[in-house]
Amino acid sequence: MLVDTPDAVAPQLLAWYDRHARALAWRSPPGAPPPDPYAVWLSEVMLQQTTTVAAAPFFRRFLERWPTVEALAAARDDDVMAAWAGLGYYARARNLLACARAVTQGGAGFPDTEAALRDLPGIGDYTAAAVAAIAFDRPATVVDGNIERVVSRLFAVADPLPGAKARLRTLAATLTPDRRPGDYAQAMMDLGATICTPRSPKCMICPLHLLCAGRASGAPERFPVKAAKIAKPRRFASAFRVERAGSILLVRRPDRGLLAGMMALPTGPFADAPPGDAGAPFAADWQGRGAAVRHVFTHFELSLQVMEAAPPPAFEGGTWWPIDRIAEAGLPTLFRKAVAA
DNA sequence: TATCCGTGGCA
DNA sequence: TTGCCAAGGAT
Repeated sequence: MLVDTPDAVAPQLLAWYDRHARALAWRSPPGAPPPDPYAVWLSEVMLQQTTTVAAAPFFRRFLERWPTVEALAAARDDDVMAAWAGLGYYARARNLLACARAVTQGGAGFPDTEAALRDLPGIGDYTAAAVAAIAFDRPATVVDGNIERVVSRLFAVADPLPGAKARLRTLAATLTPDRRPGDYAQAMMDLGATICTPRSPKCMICPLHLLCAGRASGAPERFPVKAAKIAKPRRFASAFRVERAGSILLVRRPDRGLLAGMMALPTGPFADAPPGDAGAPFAADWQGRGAAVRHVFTHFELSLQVMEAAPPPAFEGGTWWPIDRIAEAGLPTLFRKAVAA
């Protein structure tokens, strides 16, 4: 490795960050006092496996509607779930509320140590370290996907992910400075997002290129090495579109599993072949409506056929939602597509 | 440890 | 079109 002097990394990186930090809604400028811990925490949860571009409008809406953690803690569950609709990974929204209520219980506010943050719902190793460093200036070792990539290149780590995670964390800890840890963490992530990118890293303008064993190897883009992935299975399901007097039938999905707790069209079983009208909310002459909707989840690809029928006169169950106000129903993207089909 | 859990942009 | 993957966490 070229990085036999880990102390050289942070000063180089911070000097670069002072000139090239991205301006983001939840961030203080380099060297400035840290932002409100509530804003840091909210942004970090939204940014879990989510791009800054996707998270930004949600962050602004949440902060405007619920300006403090106390306001969020007092919100209705359904309002928060609906406000999260479209951002994905909906367990985050449930944990967000649970965390807000835990933090406001007793009035102490956010804990200021990594260990105490780690015990809160929806806060794992990454988020605990990030909030501790960014909001409370703690020298926590922050490790996200960007930092794994940067570190794997700096040290030319040949072990494949995810097995190499522990080693990458240990190496990352050797680089973490005692001064400006929040700026340092954000600098590492900015470097990964803008220069040390997954494809075609811009080593020519990288502030760490003289320290980087991956660059010295001539093929930095082959780091981090990753284990082979399995192909996504394809699955099929039917969604049942029922209209009555300008309204459409919606249901709330179960608290666990796919799209948990979200409003949705009624669906039948997810299967290896089109299941037709199996699982329909009532017996009827169901007719396919348009082509199947394709939607890609993390671990499978779904082909969703929208089926349509008129409800029996006395049918009840679910919620009738006005079609001309469907945008306010808080549907996840899959069902927005299905309704629009 | 491995699996489950969304979405959208990009090459 | 297809695969990749982005500031991960819970179980």
